[in-house]
Amino acid sequence: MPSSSAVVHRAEVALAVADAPARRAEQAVTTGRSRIGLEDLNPEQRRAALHDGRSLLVVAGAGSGKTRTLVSRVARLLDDGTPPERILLLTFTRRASSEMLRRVRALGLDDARRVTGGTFHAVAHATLRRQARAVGLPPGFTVLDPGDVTDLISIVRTEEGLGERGSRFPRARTIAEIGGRVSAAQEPLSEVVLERFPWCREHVDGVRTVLQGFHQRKRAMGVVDFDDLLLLWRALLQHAEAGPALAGAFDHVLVDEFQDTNAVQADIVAALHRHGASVTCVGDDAQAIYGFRGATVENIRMLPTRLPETEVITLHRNYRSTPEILASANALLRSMPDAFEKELTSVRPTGPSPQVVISDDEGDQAEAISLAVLDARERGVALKEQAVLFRTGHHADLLEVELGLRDIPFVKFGGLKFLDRAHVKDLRAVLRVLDNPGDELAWDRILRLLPGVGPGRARAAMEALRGEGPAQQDGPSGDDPLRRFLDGRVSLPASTDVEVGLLVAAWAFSAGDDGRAPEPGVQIDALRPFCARVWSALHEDAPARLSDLDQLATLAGRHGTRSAFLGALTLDPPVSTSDLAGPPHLDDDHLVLSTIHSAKGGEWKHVHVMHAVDGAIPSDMALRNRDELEEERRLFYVALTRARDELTVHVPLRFHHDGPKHHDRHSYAQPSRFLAPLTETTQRVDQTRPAEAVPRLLSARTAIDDLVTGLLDG
DNA sequence: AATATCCGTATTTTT
DNA sequence: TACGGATATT
Repeated sequence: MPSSSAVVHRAEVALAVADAPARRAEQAVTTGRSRIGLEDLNPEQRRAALHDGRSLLVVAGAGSGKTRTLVSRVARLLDDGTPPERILLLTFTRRASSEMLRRVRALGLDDARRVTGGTFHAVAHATLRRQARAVGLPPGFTVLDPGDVTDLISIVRTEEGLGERGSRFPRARTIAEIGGRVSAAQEPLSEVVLERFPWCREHVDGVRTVLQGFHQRKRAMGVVDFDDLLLLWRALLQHAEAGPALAGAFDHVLVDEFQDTNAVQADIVAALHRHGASVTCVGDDAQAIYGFRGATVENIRMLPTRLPETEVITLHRNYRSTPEILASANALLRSMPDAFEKELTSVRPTGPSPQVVISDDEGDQAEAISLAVLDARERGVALKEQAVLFRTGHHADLLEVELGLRDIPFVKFGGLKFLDRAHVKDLRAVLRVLDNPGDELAWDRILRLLPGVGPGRARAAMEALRGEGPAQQDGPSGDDPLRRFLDGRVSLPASTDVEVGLLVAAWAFSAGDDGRAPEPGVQIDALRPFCARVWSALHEDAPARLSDLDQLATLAGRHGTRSAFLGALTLDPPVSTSDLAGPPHLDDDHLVLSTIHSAKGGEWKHVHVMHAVDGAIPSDMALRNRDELEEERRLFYVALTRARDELTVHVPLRFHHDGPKHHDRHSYAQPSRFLAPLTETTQRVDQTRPAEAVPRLLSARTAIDDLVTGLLDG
């Protein structure tokens, strides 16, 4: 968008707005502007929708209609004549982003679907695709997913000679976590290590060396990780020349989930503001649950200080839940040491009290949940109006089995590690080098896929790919690793001839420049012979993996170009089991299983929270300091406030401690400490069986004696 | 030099 | 379960 029209447009808006606010508010109420639904808003929400200043902070309690408010504000901005592409909607999570964009599109305004929006990472990615040269990246630059990051760090770690046997040098995963924290929270390495990874403090210098090497390698390969996306976007926005042009593309920036943004994201918002955009931030400090990713509630607390003349509007009226559910939520809220005062008041009629259901063990818990789900459905609550929420993906394992046995259909959000499957990584690598021939991480993976090629030959081949081998001086234009490979200038053992032939054929078919390349889905189809060949040599279940190829091809079909597909696969991978299962059937009724993190922003008539025991909620991984514990408390708060009509919290007294299932390590759990403040507001249901109700078939002594002596005699 | 096999270990949440 | 690391085998 040319900047001159942007300036003109802003001037027009300014003129139109100058004498309008009071009249508009009046009009809005008296003439009922149904187009933007102002008459459905309460006074605070309406004030937020109509706000005219440059900076607005909406502190929105759970269920207070913040999305509706944001969407109404967008409608009102469009109604004022703001071109849709000059409105930017930012969120932290993908779910919030898709929900907000969906509701904006549902406004039915013609131009609403042209509103720009997405997660911070997705918008950063789209921006960098257009500005790659300006930040020194190749146009086909690759986005590394966390698995790639760990792989690359592992390579650097080995090259640096660190992590020799017995040296107890931190694992690549740990180093990746440390580096991620440094980037996301913008904290110095030494501080991060001392405060969060104290057991690594003797290795700070080594970790620094590895991370420096890691960053150099990323640069050399033309790749970025998730954190780099934000850092580079920020750098562009803060650049003296690029910044104004880039930021000038937007008149209004609206940020949801502001409590979950990190320091870099806050800088991005501030830069957009400084260059002239009006900024609306919405959030709830009581729902801040991404501290582990470097998010800080300081962003929301300090916004009024950071941006001049910020108007603060608080939404406290809750439209979602019954008074009984809110009584529990408020009790939990009061137990938070330093939350904003934000007592939620219900506008809904009274309903049943939340229940705390105590079961003997995980199996009983799974059964109790299944029965509760079926019971609710009998009473007319469809499965898709119910959700089961848990702290970590594997907490639902037993329940998934139980639901399967009872033929209860479900979709699971979170915990799906599709991208971690080896064959998906293989396919990604094979596509990646077409866009970015310098992506050595991808090359390494491809080379090792070939039979008879291991670490040694892969390294030699990589040198040839780089053009470092002997007699490789000739450099016709476009002489890059891909060219060298296609021309057979990389010597590989004869055992790879068939595979290399299949690969070259597929690549030659796919490589077409820009417009002439076949669609991404077709490119994946073309790789089928190669994949079939290498996977059947490597995996028992090659047919299953090949059928994943079909699903990936379908997924790719939704994208116009290979790089768009690859970007989406990395930044926006399938999150639910249904994402992969082809087009959804609208009439399908299925229960929702979700991690609490993935459930944020969602709401269901009946919510079943499971594993409410100490060690799970709060997670025993998160008890190292007070901040982590408080974050777990807020997580539980998020879980409770998802419920509209009914809330059931399940407590299994005996459960497997995170660990190898076959070890059968279980422990007796205490009900979650977060339940203590809720005793007054919940109803306790004890479903444990008295010991005498379990028939004793054998005495332990008899059974063990018989087995042991039997074995010894035999 | 690559591959097969075994053992021990660690293991959240998301972009 | 799944992955890394070490050792044994081809």
